[in-house]
Amino acid sequence: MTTREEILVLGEKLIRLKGYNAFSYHDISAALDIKNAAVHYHFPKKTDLAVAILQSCHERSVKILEKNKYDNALDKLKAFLKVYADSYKHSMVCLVGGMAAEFHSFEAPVQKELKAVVQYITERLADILEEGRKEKVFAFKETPRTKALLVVTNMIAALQLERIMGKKEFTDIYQAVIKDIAA
Amino acid sequence: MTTREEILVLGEKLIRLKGYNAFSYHDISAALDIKNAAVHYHFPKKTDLAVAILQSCHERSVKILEKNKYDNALDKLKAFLKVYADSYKHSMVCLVGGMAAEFHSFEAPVQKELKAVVQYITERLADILEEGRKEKVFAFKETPRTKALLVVTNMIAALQLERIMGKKEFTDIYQAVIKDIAA
DNA sequence: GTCTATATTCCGATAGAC
DNA sequence: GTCTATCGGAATATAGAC
Repeated sequence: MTTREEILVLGEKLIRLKGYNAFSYHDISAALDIKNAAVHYHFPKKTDLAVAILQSCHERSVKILEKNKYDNALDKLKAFLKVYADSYKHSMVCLVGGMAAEFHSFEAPVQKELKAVVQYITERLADILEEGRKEKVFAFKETPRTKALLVVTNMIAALQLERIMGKKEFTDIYQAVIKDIAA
Repeated sequence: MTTREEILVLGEKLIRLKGYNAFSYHDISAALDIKNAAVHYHFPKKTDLAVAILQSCHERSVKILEKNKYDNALDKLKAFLKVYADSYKHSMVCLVGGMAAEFHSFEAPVQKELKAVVQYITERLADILEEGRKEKVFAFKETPRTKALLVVTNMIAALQLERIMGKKEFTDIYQAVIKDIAA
């Protein structure tokens, strides 16, 4: 992995653990055993780093939701939800939910990139839900878009509540969501 | 309103708009036209301010959910949900969801107080849901606790998504939640 | 591409006068 | 209870050598 990639991975981890405004370039340089200035070489401003992290998150989402092939809508949904289950394992919140809290402290390019990611994710989830309903493996009374919003908000905030309470809130919610949708 | 109260109100506003680590004592002193040192007189450390804000949020919740009297479970639920609808009007996220993102940057007393608030809220919501089901005005297949987690995560993250996307996500989710529960 | 060194700004916090 | 003044530290960021 290149230094640039290592910075991106660590930066995302730090945002999802402590928040964007709670980590510094020093946190990154110390962990990677390089100097502050080396980080600034790759990402001159912190805003540049934030934008790049969001773009890599976006690309990762595309890979999971479009590049990979799945046999049916249920497998697609499970692949979608697995992202949140993995976050849970590492006690991280999701990037979108975490950054939403600090939204108004971001510069415009970061806000724009964040918006692109969350719009992409909710639209793809709506597609999956609609497809599953046509296949008669999913059942729900809302529109696909509204149901997608309900599911994604369950996941985002489940990670946040679990972190605070730590009493299996995430697992409860995760299982309830799947059970609710499966026809 | 005393200066102390004004600081508390403004501090909460700033957390919910920009995030805890994105505002400074200067932001508060400038807005209230007092000096930095005056804020430190009331809340020596920023941690003290955070704890006090969470305590006032906790007390407000108790007032809404226990001190007030409601005719039935539906009115109680609507009073509960109204808190989130009011946040939406002022484009603020809820205190719990916002602070969850920065959880691991807080000192222990703040984490403890945050936990107390969220535990209280979810328990009272579970009570409301259980009561409504007994009255046969609510219908849901999950346990009251799990359904409470589903509803509260919908509300918390709906405010976060709305802030990012700004395309009536909150209203969609809000109405879908009520429609879903009403028997 | 990484380093040393440093500029600059800001923040949390405190001492002591009024 | 609020002020002036200031300290110490940390954060973002840059200049210039290697």
